[in-house]
Amino acid sequence: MLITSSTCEHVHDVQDFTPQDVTERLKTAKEQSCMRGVRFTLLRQQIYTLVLQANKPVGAYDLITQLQQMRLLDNENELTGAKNVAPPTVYRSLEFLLSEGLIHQLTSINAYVPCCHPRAHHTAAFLICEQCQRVQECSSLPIQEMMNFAEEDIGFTVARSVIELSGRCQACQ
Amino acid sequence: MLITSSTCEHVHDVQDFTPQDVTERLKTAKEQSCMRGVRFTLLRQQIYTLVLQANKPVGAYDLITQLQQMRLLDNENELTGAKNVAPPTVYRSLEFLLSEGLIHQLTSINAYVPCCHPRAHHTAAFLICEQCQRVQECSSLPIQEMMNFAEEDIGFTVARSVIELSGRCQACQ
DNA sequence: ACCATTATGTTATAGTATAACATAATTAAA
DNA sequence: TTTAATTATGTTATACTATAACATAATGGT
Repeated sequence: MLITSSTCEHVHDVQDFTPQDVTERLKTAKEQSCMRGVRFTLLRQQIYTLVLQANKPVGAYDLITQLQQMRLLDNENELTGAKNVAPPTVYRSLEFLLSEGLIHQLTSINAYVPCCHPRAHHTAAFLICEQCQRVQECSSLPIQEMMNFAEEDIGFTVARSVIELSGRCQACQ
Repeated sequence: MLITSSTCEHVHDVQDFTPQDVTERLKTAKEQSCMRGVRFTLLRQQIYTLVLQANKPVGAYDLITQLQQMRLLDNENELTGAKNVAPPTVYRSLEFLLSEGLIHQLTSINAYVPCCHPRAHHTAAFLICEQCQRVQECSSLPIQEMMNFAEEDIGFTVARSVIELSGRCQACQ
């Protein structure tokens, strides 16, 4: 399903989704949303799809542009729906996708990537390649150790984490 | 000199500087700048001082406001210097202070704190208390392990790191 | 069919940061 | 010590990111 660029189990590329992968992700997300009693609306599906299809982290305003174009194309055939896409439209959907654990926010570059293994809220680190723009999500031991260190040794209760390392991935060395 | 809130050696509060501490920091910074052949100008000193004196992370626009007020007061006596403080003025000085390792940027909250142990570029994690606004800087083992993991196990060369954990510090539990 | 809830549209604006160019201050060289 | 080169700051404008506030529409339960 997902191509991993490392032998390490808990490190995943968050890009390179095939069209099949995208379809599968959408289906799974629909099911899980249904079970959780939340609405996985068309808009949210569209934005999730755009994030999945991108081969690099996407910014909110990139999504606005893309969504705008989609709507213009649709209207040529159907003349339905709104024409303008304003920031709140995508920010709200992004917030939904974040809360459902379907995507992650990369705070250091103001962009969003799919979660490589959607599930309940979890801590992860991200390796952001400045050359090829690819991102690896990493939830393995050292991250957990760091969280334990904060919680146990320092007595700090972590509510939210931003762990983002920028540099060069193995392939780009 | 610095009050550490933990028994751990490599964890430091980055606030609670006494006026004496501030003076000492400024003196050290001047000396080091001189040695490095860079100019620790009045503006840079002022902004560094404001960051040191704050008891919480300060935003760029906070600094603009404070600097503006300082200049207005000065002009009542002297009528010298510029009256307006525009963003580039403080952003450039912040960049200088960052490059000299005198301050750190907290990307997740768009703010700046003094470096607890100014020295050449180093990786650190930050524990940001959402209750009392205090920040602890942490350069101890688990952070190093995580960097090693990225570099050695994944083959990712880290150029820049953002490691920021928000939550509640021990004192605020 | 009605109401309550949730989602989206819409307008405006807040907050953060940088580009581009002009002026001033400092340093080094002639 | 004037000149030229470099570095720093001032200034104007604007780009980029994100949210507040309120109106309208869609959905789900009674």
